[in-house]
Amino acid sequence: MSPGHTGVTTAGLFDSREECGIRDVLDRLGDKWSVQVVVELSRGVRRFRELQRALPGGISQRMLTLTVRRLERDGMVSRTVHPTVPPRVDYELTETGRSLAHLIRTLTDWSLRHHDEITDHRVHWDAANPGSGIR
Amino acid sequence: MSPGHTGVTTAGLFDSREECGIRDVLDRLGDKWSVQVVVELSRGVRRFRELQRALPGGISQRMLTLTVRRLERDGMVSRTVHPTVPPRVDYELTETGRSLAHLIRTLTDWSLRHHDEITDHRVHWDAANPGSGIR
DNA sequence: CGGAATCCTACGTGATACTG
DNA sequence: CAGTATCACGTAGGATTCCG
Repeated sequence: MSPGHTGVTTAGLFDSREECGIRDVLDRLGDKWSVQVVVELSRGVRRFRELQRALPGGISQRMLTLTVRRLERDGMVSRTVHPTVPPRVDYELTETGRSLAHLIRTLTDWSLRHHDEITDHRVHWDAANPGSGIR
Repeated sequence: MSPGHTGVTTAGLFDSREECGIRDVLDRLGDKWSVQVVVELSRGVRRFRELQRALPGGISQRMLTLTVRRLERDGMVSRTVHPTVPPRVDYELTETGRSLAHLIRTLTDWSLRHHDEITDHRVHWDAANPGSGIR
């Protein structure tokens, strides 16, 4: 092992080309709102408007509907309609959804640990590569 | 605790509204190629064309350039230019990049564990919600 | 070989209006 | 309240061409 190496190897980390089914999960993590919705629902049951108001940045009705529908379709969120007037709809994480919340926690932990490092590196890289257009 | 509960709680999993710096990382994980590039580089040093041919699905030159540049900007990948003719450029994971590879391994593990479950749930949901347009 | 520059298209997202 | 329906827009990504 080379001098100064801290011991993080990745040699046999990924067996074969097994990235096939992973796209689905990464697409959800990558879209603009799913992670925030799961995080908010990890704090408890939420109604539609409740959820909307809780999300920082201000999600539109349309996008919140799309986001919770997709999460429901994947089995991460349960949707309970109360036949009252005015209507009341409760959203809650399923067992799988709670597992996803823990995965997201792992992600945020990693992000927090490396955030400053990444930001600093970007500043230096941008200074060394003026007008590259990369973002 | 309710009967039948398997013990996965998420009550105090996320302290406050700490999703601020996480967007950067999620954007990289969410785009189409970054994860595949990191996975391929976790197997060893790669040249530009080498990397391009290794990625299933066929990445364009443009997108490979953008992807490795962004990873380089974030400090995940090092880029070494050999001043020969024809030119030779080597890409390699940095220490932080190898840490990211391990995080991605955690993601793929979770995906593989829940892939069948998610797929099955989608089939049933699509059958129960015909013509919803949700994907 | 390893790009950069340009053009083009599809899709995710936002804003607004309407409904049961 | 909890949506649905439409339109409008920006940008990620693909295809192509040219360069050192």
